[in-house]
Amino acid sequence: MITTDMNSGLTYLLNTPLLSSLNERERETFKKKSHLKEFDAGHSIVEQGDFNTQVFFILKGTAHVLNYSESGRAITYAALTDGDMFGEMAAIDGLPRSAWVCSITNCKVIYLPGTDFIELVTGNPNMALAVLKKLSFNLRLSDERLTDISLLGAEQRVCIELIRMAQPDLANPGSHVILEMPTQVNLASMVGSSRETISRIFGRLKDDAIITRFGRGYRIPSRERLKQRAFT
Amino acid sequence: MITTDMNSGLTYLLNTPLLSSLNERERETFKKKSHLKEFDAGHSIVEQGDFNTQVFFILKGTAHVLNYSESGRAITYAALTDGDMFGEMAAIDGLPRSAWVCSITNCKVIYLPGTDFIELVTGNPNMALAVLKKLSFNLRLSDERLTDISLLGAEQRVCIELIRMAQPDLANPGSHVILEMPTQVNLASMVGSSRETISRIFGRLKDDAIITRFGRGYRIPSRERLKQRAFT
DNA sequence: AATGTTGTGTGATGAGTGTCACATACGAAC
DNA sequence: GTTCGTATGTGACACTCATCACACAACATT
Repeated sequence: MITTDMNSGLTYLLNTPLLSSLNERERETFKKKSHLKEFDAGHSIVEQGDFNTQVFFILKGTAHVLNYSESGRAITYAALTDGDMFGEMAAIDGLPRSAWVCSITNCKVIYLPGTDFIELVTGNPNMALAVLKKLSFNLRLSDERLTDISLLGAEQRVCIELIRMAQPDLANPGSHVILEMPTQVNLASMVGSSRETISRIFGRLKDDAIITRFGRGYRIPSRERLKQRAFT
Repeated sequence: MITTDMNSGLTYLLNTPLLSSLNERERETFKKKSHLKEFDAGHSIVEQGDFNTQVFFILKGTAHVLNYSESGRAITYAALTDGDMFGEMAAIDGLPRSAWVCSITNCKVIYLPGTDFIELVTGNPNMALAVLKKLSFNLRLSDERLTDISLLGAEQRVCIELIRMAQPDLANPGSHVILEMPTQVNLASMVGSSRETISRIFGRLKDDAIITRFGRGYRIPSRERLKQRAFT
């Protein structure tokens, strides 16, 4: 059973933009060198400060990249889901892990030793370019968050995050939905705020009908009004 | 005169960790394709939103990477100096410039068209690795700032920034110095705070003799005490 | 039903710090 | 010297928001 999971997972991964540039031989070495592992919700897949260098690929599930302060407050850098890669920085520079990666739901991941990953990158210019693009993307995102957090208020940051998460509502053209809204605790750590503040902001947004409950998620009747609220 | 500047600058750059892996032929194309340009203090070398893709290398001078909010407040991501590269993200992903880069002092820079840069990267695995390392480094730094700014107070952030800038005092073993302290306005935008707050924090640090004036810079008698202050 | 667990709503309070206002200090140019 | 521009010190004030505290709601477990 596990092997079939592994195989279907590998074919899925190898068609991902990141790995699609690999040729047949490289695909074979990827398959040979990689391993499958499963994590229940609430476990750490990578621990900050560790010195290992495996590179991970999520087959199924969602995991958060985060850090804690001594006081216990958390900040999450990214929410990862199916097809996402993480852990490449340690493989590239050999430095200790810069953050925790924790499984939010049950997670199936495939991991590859750092040295093998580097061989793939140095052996295939297109693969190198793909990884460069991924790091660029992350860096742009990180810088954007940095400006948001230091220049905007909590409500604006929440609105921006909601805009990022909103997806078109297929059944209802024009409106958008967020089907899997993170808990307020998680959202707070994403936008660098407190749980209570998130609750109050949601209250205000609901009062003004900018968001409305929708099953276990939320509906955004007018993305424009949300945008306007974000940039006031 | 300019050509000699250009030549000495190029030999300097090509011995930099980033470019040292280039072979003779690649060095020649670098020399052929690159141009020299000089900026007076206070000019923008790169403008946010622009669609060009040149990659820049600083020969001499310091420049800041920064962004503004609509209200005019600034946040600076990085302070660049001799030998530093910038502008590689746009070359890699083709997206618009993510930030301004402004010359703080007079700056001599060498720039290379984005396509030529990409050719160097894809043609030389070690060069690719060097750029990957650079992006990783930037990403680690950016994430670190993100945690700092959302989890720590202004005084702690200032102390951490001072620690980053401090260099061993050669004349006075044990103590450290910061010879070229940025103005309070610049420091404020580096740590995400206001000029007045920086002034008050400096006042407190001076009161407690954690920093003392030293010519046009500052001396840090005990780096340990500064560290302690940063992580309280 | 009783009980726990987890997520959420909401009031009161105070610390931190951004903003405005103005004073002072320093260096450059004349 | 005088004057100007830029950098810095400092008081007053308002406002955001983290924190503490507790109540309620949803859902699972027994």
